[in-house]
Amino acid sequence: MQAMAHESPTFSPLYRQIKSLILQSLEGGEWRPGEVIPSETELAGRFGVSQGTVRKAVDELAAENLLLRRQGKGTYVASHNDPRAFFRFLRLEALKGDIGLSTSVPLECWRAKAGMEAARVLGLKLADPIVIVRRLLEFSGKPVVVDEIYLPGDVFGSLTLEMLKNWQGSLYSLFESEFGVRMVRAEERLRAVAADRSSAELLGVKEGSPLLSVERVSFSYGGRAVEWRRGLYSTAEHCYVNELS
Amino acid sequence: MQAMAHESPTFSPLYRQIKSLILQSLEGGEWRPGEVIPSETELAGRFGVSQGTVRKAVDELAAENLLLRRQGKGTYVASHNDPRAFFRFLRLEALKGDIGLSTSVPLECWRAKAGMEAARVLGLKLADPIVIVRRLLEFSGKPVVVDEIYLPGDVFGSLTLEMLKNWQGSLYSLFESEFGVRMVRAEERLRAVAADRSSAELLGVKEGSPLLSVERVSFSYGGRAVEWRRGLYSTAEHCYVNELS
DNA sequence: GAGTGGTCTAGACCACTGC
DNA sequence: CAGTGGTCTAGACCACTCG
Repeated sequence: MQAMAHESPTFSPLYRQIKSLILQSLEGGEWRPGEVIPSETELAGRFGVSQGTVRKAVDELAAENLLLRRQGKGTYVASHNDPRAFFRFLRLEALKGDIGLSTSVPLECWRAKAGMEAARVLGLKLADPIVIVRRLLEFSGKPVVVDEIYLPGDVFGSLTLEMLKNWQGSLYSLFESEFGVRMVRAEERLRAVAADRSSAELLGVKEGSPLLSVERVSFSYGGRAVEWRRGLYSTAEHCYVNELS
Repeated sequence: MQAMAHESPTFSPLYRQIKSLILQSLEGGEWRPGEVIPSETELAGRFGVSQGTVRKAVDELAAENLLLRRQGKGTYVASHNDPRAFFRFLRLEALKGDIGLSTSVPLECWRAKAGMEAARVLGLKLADPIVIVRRLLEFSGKPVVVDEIYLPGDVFGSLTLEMLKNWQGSLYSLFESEFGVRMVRAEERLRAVAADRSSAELLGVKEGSPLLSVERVSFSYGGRAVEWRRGLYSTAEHCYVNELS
């Protein structure tokens, strides 16, 4: 294993090549979410590099939340089943007091054909099969978010309302456990919109009152878009928090 | 210089102690924004540790955007005057096309006494002097954001509307150059609200139409809160983008 | 060519976990 | 106690910038 020296244009340091190899093993499912990956010394042996080089590769993957290091135990593949990462993608906070218990209430789940927008975002062809889910998110028993979720049919074809209703845990932990799809990264676009009739009813607000529209595209390993969702947040008693640095 | 070995409860690795020392020099103004700090080998000599240890400390500070590494040149103190970091805190994007040229239009600047809320957020006492700024942010000549900005008077007491009008560049670069205050981190809370009369006029939308309310607290070195601002964003043609990982 | 940060190595020792 | 990740060191060499 060698770094490409003396070849500036395509130069890539050794540890990044190692990082790619580890990523390939993650994508390929050699190590599954929640499992331990081999120790640093073992990986160093396998790849024929020093432990320090493996360490730097793993450091980056851990910084990207793909791996999780635990001193004395080992390095784990990050999982949405891990309570630590449970709400990593939900940036919601109560205006006063604690946010309380959250409940996901599945409303509908049906099959459809991808329109222009869905096809573009999910990297599908027009009219490819997709699955659409509508659900309500409640905090302390009060409805706060209505989500409409678009999923590629080739992967999520067998998803049903029953599965959603019976699942204990986050949506992403269901996707991970039942469909082998792990969300790794997401982009959100936020706007303020006026509540339409049906959303207003579900959220218990007046039609036309301001709602926070959150459009999210989620990516799995390898930058593959595997979810497109639009949430309408009632921000009467909650807000979306973000940290800038 | 030694790591505290054999003393588990307060154990702090050497590189973190070095990191604190560098942070102290930043806070104390030994190196100013935009300047180069001493080379890694020089710092290693000064602190009596190996270059690798300094490197790890600097790595963390660079990851937090406090320092900026440039291969072959040196390590710089991050600055809001640097065009690379110019819009680091503005997460705005046009729905279609490019965002275009941005212009800051100062509207008002007056002195006041801190109310309960401002005092709490900025860590002041009730009725301590503060400065309040109102300004409009335009993109391609169209108004998109109205900001109301609360600043502690002890630091920003001499800020005037004239200064704001004459300044070329971002607000934070003015704060940095003229008041020696560098924003390092910020927390934002987003909600959807209905436009009040005056904001609606300024933004060219109808009264009562939905706006994105962005409340921001900015921190300088050492976690000191030095700015509280509330922006109302018209999201008719723009959106707030956020990356989750 | 001299100086800077960036990569890679090999080896020693520390801190944490679980058997 | 053995095995894991975490820290620290010293030294070699590479890539980039500038005079």
